[in-house]
Amino acid sequence: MQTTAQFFKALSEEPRLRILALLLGGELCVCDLMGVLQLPQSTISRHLAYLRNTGWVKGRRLGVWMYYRLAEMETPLARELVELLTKRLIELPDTQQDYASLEDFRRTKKKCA
Amino acid sequence: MQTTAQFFKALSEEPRLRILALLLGGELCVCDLMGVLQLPQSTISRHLAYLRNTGWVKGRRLGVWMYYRLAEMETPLARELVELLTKRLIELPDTQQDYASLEDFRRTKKKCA
DNA sequence: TGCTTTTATCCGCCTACGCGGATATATTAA
DNA sequence: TTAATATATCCGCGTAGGCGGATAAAAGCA
Repeated sequence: MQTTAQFFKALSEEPRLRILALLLGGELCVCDLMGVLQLPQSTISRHLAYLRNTGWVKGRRLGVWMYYRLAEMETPLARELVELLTKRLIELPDTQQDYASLEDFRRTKKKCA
Repeated sequence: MQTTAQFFKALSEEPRLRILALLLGGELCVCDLMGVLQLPQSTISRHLAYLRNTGWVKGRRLGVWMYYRLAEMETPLARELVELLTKRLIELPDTQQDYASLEDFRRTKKKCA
């Protein structure tokens, strides 16, 4: 139960919820997230560490870049919650906005991949 | 999005998650919750206030007692989350334990109802 | 009108964790 | 080996919110 509460706590801060919403769409590197969220790199990395420690995401290194993606969920509750977020979180205007920013960022970015 | 994060934050503390799990089974008064959670009355009331303020529960007064129940959820995300919790939270051992305690408490309680 | 019961709120204390600049580490290229 | 880039971690600071005892408010009863 403590574990379950901890699991939900990961969703309880706006930057983390936005990061997760973006990762529902697939793997992203830290600089992609910086480009979209417009937050300092240390802030992004800190939230990613939190999500890693609570079992929400996994990172893999590709050269200089760290790519993050959703982890495979361990429990039915977690798996169905991801389904739910995929269906309902993504339709929120704020999320749509972030996805649009991601498109923009990817089209115009010079460095970072 | 801020709102959504706030909504999840309600689930991010163990006592609140236990209270919600119990309320999924129907209306309860504060003293029922005290009987099950074995926490000081001020702690229970504080968490109930938090759940009230974040739109999770509603209370109604019946004489001296306040009965709390889940509120009607406003968004699809919230409604489906409640469905999910009803299915998956209730099957957790800790929740089962709390439901058993509730049974016991109700069978043996002298006052408080 | 008190007295009791139930619940809500107040209070001071304390920890978790948010923030973002500064620094350390890892990897690659020159 | 030095430099550049991407990321992680460290640091000090500030606030939200946890805790539970004490007190206040609401309701019913004698």
